[in-house]
Amino acid sequence: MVNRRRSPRGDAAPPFRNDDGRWQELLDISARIFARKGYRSTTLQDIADEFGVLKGSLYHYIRSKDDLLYEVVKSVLDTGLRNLRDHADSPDSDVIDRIRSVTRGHVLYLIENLVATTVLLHEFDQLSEQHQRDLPIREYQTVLEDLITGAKDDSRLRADVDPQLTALAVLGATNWVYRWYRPGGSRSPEQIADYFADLLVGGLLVHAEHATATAVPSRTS
Amino acid sequence: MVNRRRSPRGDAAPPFRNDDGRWQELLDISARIFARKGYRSTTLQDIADEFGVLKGSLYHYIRSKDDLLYEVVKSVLDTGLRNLRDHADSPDSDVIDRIRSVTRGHVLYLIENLVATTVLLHEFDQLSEQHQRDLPIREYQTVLEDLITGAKDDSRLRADVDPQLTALAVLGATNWVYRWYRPGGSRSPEQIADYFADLLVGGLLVHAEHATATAVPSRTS
Amino acid sequence: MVNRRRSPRGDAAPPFRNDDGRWQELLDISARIFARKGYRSTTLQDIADEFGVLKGSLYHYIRSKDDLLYEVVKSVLDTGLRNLRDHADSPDSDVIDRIRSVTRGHVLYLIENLVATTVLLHEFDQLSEQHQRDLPIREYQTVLEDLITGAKDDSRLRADVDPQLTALAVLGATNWVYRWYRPGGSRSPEQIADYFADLLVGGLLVHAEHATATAVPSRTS
Amino acid sequence: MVNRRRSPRGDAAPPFRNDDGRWQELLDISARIFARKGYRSTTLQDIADEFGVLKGSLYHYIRSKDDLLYEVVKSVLDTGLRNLRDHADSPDSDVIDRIRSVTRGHVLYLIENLVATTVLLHEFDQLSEQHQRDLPIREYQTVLEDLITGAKDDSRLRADVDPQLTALAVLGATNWVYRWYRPGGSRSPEQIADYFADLLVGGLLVHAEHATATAVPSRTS
DNA sequence: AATGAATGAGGCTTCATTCAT
DNA sequence: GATGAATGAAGCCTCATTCAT
Repeated sequence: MVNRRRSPRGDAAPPFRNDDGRWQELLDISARIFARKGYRSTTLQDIADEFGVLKGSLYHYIRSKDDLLYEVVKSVLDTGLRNLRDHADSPDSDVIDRIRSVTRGHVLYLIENLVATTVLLHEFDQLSEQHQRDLPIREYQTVLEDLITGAKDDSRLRADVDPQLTALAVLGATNWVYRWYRPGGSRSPEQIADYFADLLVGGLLVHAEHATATAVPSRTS
Repeated sequence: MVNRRRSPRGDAAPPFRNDDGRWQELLDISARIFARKGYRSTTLQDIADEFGVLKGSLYHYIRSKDDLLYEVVKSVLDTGLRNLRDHADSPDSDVIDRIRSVTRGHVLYLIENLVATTVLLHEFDQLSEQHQRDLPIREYQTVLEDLITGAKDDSRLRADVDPQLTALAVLGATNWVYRWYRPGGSRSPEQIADYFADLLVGGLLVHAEHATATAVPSRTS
Repeated sequence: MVNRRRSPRGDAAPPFRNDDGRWQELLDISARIFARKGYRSTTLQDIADEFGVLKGSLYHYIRSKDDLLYEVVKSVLDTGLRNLRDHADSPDSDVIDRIRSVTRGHVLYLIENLVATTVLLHEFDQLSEQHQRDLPIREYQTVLEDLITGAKDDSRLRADVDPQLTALAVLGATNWVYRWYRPGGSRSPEQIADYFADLLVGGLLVHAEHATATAVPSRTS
Repeated sequence: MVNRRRSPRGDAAPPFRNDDGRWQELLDISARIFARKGYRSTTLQDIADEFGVLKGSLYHYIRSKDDLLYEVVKSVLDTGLRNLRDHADSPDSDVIDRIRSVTRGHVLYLIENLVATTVLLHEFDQLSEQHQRDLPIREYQTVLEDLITGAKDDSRLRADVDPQLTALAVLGATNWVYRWYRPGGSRSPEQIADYFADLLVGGLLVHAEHATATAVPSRTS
């Protein structure tokens, strides 16, 4: 996603290197190992081994280990947030559909970027304070809250809907996916995404309105 | 909770001592620091400092750092599971109420034991493989799945309810609480617990049946 | 000299260890190697080897390499300054004698503490800025300047004496000793000290007054 | 000064180039950084940054870092020694005047070449042993000693003058200048040079002969 | 129970140097 | 002449753990 290459030294970054592929490769490898072992339990040796260089050579690409984590995490966060906003802002669609769409979209994005998302969601606290401040992670919640708050006028929504708690519940259910989803499992990403969206909107019980509410394109389950 | 004292070295002759307060104190301190900084970023020095002994002296209480994590995590897991089962098994109550009750109970338990739960949920992977195997963490999911599976006969439940995905959604929404709940926030534990239970059962939309479904004691919102 | 022992961690220093000799030994060894190879060219490995421990074990005694340099240098500086002031302030002696005495005393002190003085004089700039600020190295010059300034009333002194340049000349000639003095050389410390004092006060040329000026106890040359 | 260009690799065929300006520039930059941070604390990266090339490219100019230090230091040493000898040997002038002149000349040279001199005086020990042997640094002392020894016949000189200690005192006072002189200070190079020469010859005290002794051109103080 | 010293392994990072392009 | 990637060695520092007292 992000292929702006940073020079390891100083701010006077040489604009572009010819083989940015190598940088992407490093990010991918790092993300994979961070996701598997955890940031703190990953050594630069681990990464260097897989990258095929000596560990000191990594410093041609990175400024520090913390910085590497930041780069891994920054790209998924940015794109993920854009993804979320795209679904939330879609101006022509019904507000309930947008809530459903945001939920679905978030789950799908998360699964498509499972490795990097895992790192983002699990290792965010390990970033330096400065790097944490540089990342708008609170925006995830805000986007959802705003969407739900904007929907409260809609009479189809329960009157006692709490945008904040709802946002947190949705984020919990969806983010948690990184803890259990494994490719090749019995449920496809789309099944999961749809099911979560339905559950959020309709709950577990049978309702008269349910049929209507689920009249959304591309539903699978 | 669990205050069976283990002997630090060798498996023989656990010296059951009466000053178990010191052992509990160590567990509490460790949990707090693990929760704040993460297991890998916590040093035994950190813990020893707060416990008021020198680093080496900790080995009068623990066998290893990994072991300490295990002890911290074991007690919340055991008690948490018992709590979950108590709510799930309550034989005299309606199955829908039990689903609601499990959800509520889990949230409340989690918040009441926020520190240790945080460690359990965030650092489980850092345990040695052996210790991971010793802990029945999958049971959480199983308890929920079984409860929902058992309720599928009930005609009030949507026919397409997926016990596994539902369990995972509920666990996600509730477990995630450790990531954002802070004492003194604007919502009380009970508000949160009730809201999550209602959301799961009823979804976001207004329904005719809603009035019935919410006939649960102590609802707040 | 300084045997206040610092604990490597935090400010809550355990007051005194029973074997402070080991700490002094470390300071001596460090000073010797710093003097021989230079601070930057000395590795903690070098020091640990001679101290007889693994390099990581040094951190039971020091907080950092920079800190070690500071400790080495702090004691000679403090004592050296006190030495200088003792000679400069001696209230009952003639001002000219005091100038001579300061010069002699400084040379003798420097030779007696050749190793540590070498480190102080050669490696001061390598200290962290904070540590540099903590050391009153400018005081050396000030003590001398003040002494000479105070002597300007005395009619025996040339009218055009410049306290600042004189202080710098004296400090240069004397401090430089660390660059060439080696024990067992052809001149004794006392000879050197006396000669430098005489040269400063009397210059190279024969003078009528010279005989008087050299009427100082313990002259050797 | 010395701008014989050496070939970077192998001793064969030094390619005398006409764009020696670049080589001089490199020497100047290196000297400046060596003087500021110390040889060991200077990285080739530091130098390359200021020189405007990448680190590796420096090896088109130098054989090694040690070699670079050698080149920086060699030129000031050679020229400085020639300067010293010129003042010492001036055949038509009085021997006392020559002593004064050598002192003055050395101070002035040192200040005029402050940066490179600093490196020479402070970093000489960091040179490889071979390079140290290649540089006739002991000659400084020898020139002075010889001059004073040659003057001992002169009845104006004190009978107990010690050529070696005197040479070392003079070199100390003058060389030390690199430790405190900063352009734009309150004393001009000439003032300093004259003052030091006078102090050496005449000392601090008032003497009858003083008037004669100071009959030297361009005296300032 | 506790101390204080030490170990041993390893972690992150730096840096002079090389080399194919 | 210059680049950019890499090497290899080493440097400082950390930390779980051990052990004699």
